[in-house]
Amino acid sequence: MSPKSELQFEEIRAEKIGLIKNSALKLFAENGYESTSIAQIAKDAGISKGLMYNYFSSKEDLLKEILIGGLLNFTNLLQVENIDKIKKEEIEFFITENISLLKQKPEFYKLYFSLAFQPKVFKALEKEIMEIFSEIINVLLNYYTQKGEAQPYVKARFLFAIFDGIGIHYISDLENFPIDEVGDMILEML
Amino acid sequence: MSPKSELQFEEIRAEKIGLIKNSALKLFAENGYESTSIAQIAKDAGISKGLMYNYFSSKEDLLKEILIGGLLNFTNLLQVENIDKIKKEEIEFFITENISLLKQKPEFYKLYFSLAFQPKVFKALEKEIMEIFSEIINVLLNYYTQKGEAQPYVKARFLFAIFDGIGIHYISDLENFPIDEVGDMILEML
Amino acid sequence: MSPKSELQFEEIRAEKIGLIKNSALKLFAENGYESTSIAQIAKDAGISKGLMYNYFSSKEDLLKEILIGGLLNFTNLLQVENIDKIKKEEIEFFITENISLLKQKPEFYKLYFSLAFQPKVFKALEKEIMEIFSEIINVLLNYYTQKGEAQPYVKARFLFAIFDGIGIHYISDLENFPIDEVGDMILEML
Amino acid sequence: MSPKSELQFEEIRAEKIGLIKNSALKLFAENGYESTSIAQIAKDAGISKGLMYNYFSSKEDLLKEILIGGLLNFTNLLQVENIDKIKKEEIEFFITENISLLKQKPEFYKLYFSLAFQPKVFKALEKEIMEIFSEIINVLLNYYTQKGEAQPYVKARFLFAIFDGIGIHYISDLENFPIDEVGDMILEML
DNA sequence: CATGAATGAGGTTTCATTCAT
DNA sequence: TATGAATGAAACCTCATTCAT
Repeated sequence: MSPKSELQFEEIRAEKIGLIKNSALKLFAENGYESTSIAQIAKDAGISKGLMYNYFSSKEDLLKEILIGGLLNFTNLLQVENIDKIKKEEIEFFITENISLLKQKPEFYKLYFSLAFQPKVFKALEKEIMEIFSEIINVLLNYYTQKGEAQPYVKARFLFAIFDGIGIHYISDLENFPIDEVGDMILEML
Repeated sequence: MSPKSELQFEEIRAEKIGLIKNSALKLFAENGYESTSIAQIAKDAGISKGLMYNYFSSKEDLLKEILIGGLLNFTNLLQVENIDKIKKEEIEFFITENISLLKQKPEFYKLYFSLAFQPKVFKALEKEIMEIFSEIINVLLNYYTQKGEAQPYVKARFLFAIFDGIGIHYISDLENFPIDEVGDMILEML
Repeated sequence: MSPKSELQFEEIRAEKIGLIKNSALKLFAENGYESTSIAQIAKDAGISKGLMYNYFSSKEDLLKEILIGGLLNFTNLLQVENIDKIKKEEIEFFITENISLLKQKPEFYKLYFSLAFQPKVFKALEKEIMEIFSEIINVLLNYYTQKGEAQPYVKARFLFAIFDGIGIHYISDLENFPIDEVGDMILEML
Repeated sequence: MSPKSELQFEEIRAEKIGLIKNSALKLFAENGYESTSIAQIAKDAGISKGLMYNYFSSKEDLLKEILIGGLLNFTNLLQVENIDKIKKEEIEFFITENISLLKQKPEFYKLYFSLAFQPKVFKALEKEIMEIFSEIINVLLNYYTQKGEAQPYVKARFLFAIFDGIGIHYISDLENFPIDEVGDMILEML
């Protein structure tokens, strides 16, 4: 007789949002953002099409919610205590932790890479992605500058590019790619 | 008013096919495969929608023709005279020429990466892509082995991964990425 | 915590019904019946969607309740003591009070006109509207006949038409239409 | 064997556009703009839903094309030779011609009135409607000013309002409304 | 009396593909 | 060879209404 409590509603919402995000992430990655329909997502999540729109204002909004959450995992690993005096250990930590994440959750990275290369998706998140990019490059640039390297900006961009290259090759060939040994090689390059 | 000769028809065919492929590559790379319509391609190429279907049996067929044609550019650059005695110049040639291609046709790489991560599309070209992958790794492995490196396989995979990483970062930021300087850095790593 | 009395429930009902009708009238007039959603009305009225259905069986029912209620305001103003001896003051009262109502509740007139021209909606209320129409024309006809006008029916219809014309122009341009001065002009025409 | 000529295409287009506009005008007026679906229009016009979008970019665009064309019939009747010296005959011509049109094509007016009172429709055409409104009011204002009336603006707005009121009452009750006699009454008011 | 999650039908729009000419 | 009108399936999204609590 009494109406559902706010807490009950909150629980329901959280559960459904989780279901939708999980299904969407999986399907977007498997088949591409454009090729995945709301109908597929709803079916996979076990809900109606309409309900999706109770929680996300559009398909694009759903995408953004998924990706922005995921992108935070990257940035959080790059914590420098003092930008004017970056320690080698801080960069090493960023690299080893990222490789560690890569090994623990390769599927996760696969999903994000597959999305980031779809022009529509990239454009929708260009601003957020670029901010993260800039921050990483900036830290690496500072690091190499402080180290007295001849071409600090080139080295910074090179290192970052290497890093992504390794990620992509690893997730494309999990069984054979010698991730640990390659990880050591990057560390040596620092 | 005289009927066109067989040769003239052939010339027309070749010209139109080129126009269509160029427009399609550009638009696919810019906006994604799904988001690009046949109408857009036809308009950009200066032909009618109907004519497109004289030359390509479907939108997917057009995509495949573009991708396979593009992939051949890779293989052609990796020509070693003697697999048992790979010259440093041959690897250098492969790298510099690839970077040169990257600078000339960034659209193709963009398209390639955007599609390579969509399993649905990838599977259609898996065989071709895998052959090229294996060949490249094999040549690099032989090269490092002949050079007496401690971990030739690791180095081979590392170099290849670096290569793709650079490609990705370059096409993601054409204006700022210092592709030439980074290219020199790879050559030094050999 | 004691159970609410019957009277208290009745007060709540009346209050909520008023809130809903006010919000619905405003939104229907502003954006149209079809373009106004139950969700919007509920939000504007500060209640839940579900509650709306406790008081009105459907969106269409809500519309009818609003319109019929509004139409009663018309008839109530046209009270003649003796149909065989209509006083000029009674007609003047009808006109001035109607203009007064027009100024107080332009939304209702807006809604009325916007709906009156949609046959689907009109048919649902045809009987009620026609009764009011006939009554007004009849009174005016009697008035002009008693006054000894040459064409009493023509004058009656003319006056009624003028009246609606003013209403329409006023609600179409609330800020600029000189409603008071125009009202005086009608009175002079009597 | 030869492709269709541009003329042939033009004929096809003109024919289909006509079919679509006629069906849409009829259905919009009968059931309202919002309540009429593209599917209904297409079915009535004997074409597919998709084809509608070859000729009109959206449902709203279709509406605008229909209404703007119709609105021109109004303005064309209000032609004054010299705005600083408006002749009584010019105003009379506007009134009598409009009444004449009203009697010839009452359905036509019915359609336009039914659309003009739908908020969504009105908003879509507010600018165009307001321009025509302003022009008419301006001419009438000038007329009464030149005639030396005490309240020229009030009279102008009053006359215009009367005019619309008559139109609406006539199309609402074609059989009984004494349009000719009422028309004479307006002319006397000038 | 009161809530809002949930549904499903139906709306507008897009677009690969076909076909008469 | 070449055109673009035409189709119809399927996409995204909205919303009146129901219902468990």
